Amino acid sequence: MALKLRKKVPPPPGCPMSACMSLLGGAWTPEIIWNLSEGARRFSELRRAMPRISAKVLSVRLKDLEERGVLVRSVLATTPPSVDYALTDLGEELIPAIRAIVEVGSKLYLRMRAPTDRAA
Amino acid sequence: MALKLRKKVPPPPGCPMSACMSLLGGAWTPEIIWNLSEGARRFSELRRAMPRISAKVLSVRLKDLEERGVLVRSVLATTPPSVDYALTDLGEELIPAIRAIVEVGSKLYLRMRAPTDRAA
DNA sequence: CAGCATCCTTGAGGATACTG
DNA sequence: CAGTATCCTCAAGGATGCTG
Repeated sequence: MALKLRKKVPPPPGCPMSACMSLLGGAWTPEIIWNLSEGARRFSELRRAMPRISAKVLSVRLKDLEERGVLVRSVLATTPPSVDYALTDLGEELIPAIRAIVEVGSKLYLRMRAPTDRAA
Repeated sequence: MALKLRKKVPPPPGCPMSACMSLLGGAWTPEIIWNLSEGARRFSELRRAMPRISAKVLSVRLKDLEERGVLVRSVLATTPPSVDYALTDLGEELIPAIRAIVEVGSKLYLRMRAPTDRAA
């Protein structure tokens, strides 16, 4: 297995927030979903889209996301085996959340490197 | 210092998403912001709201969030020193994102314990 | 009350190599 | 192509104790 929760159970167990963060909290996870939001992708396509992710991690993430019903894995029984991953209905529902994260992230990002004087 | 990014720089540097996830990704961070969303809170109030968080972690998180402009720290120079934390404008902007996370998290949570097949 | 210093554990995530 | 197996690193986060 790969991951369930971040570590033990930091936030209160039974908290939906933890459930989601344990999902989105994983490194690369938002990126993966984001890439999938533009349409189904194959393993190598994802790797090319995210050159810095290792095969193992991508594999683990993908499997985890599949088990959670966020995406579906379709094996195309072609001569060179190809597999593509696509968001499920549930996966699609994550998009708005990720979008929100990206948007707020942009603001954070700007503040981080913009000399916006400290006002407190 | 406490934390900048999850570890090295998993997702592509310069990505707003990473900026946000490095913030929300920290254990307890969403919880903290969530609690603050209901109004300013003092250190001990936050601790009581989240009994399982250690003082250190709360402290680290709070300082980090302050440095990032997500919240402001106000020291009340009373006899028993009291400090309260309140979300900044930027912090407030995180609420929708967290709300989205919570909502999707609920769905995930339901699916986690009520998969297609249900036993017991 | 608020919060910092210290030490330790843990496991996520990366690198590398091998396989069907 | 699409993984899986193995090993290793490292820093996030928890526990404890002390201070202003």
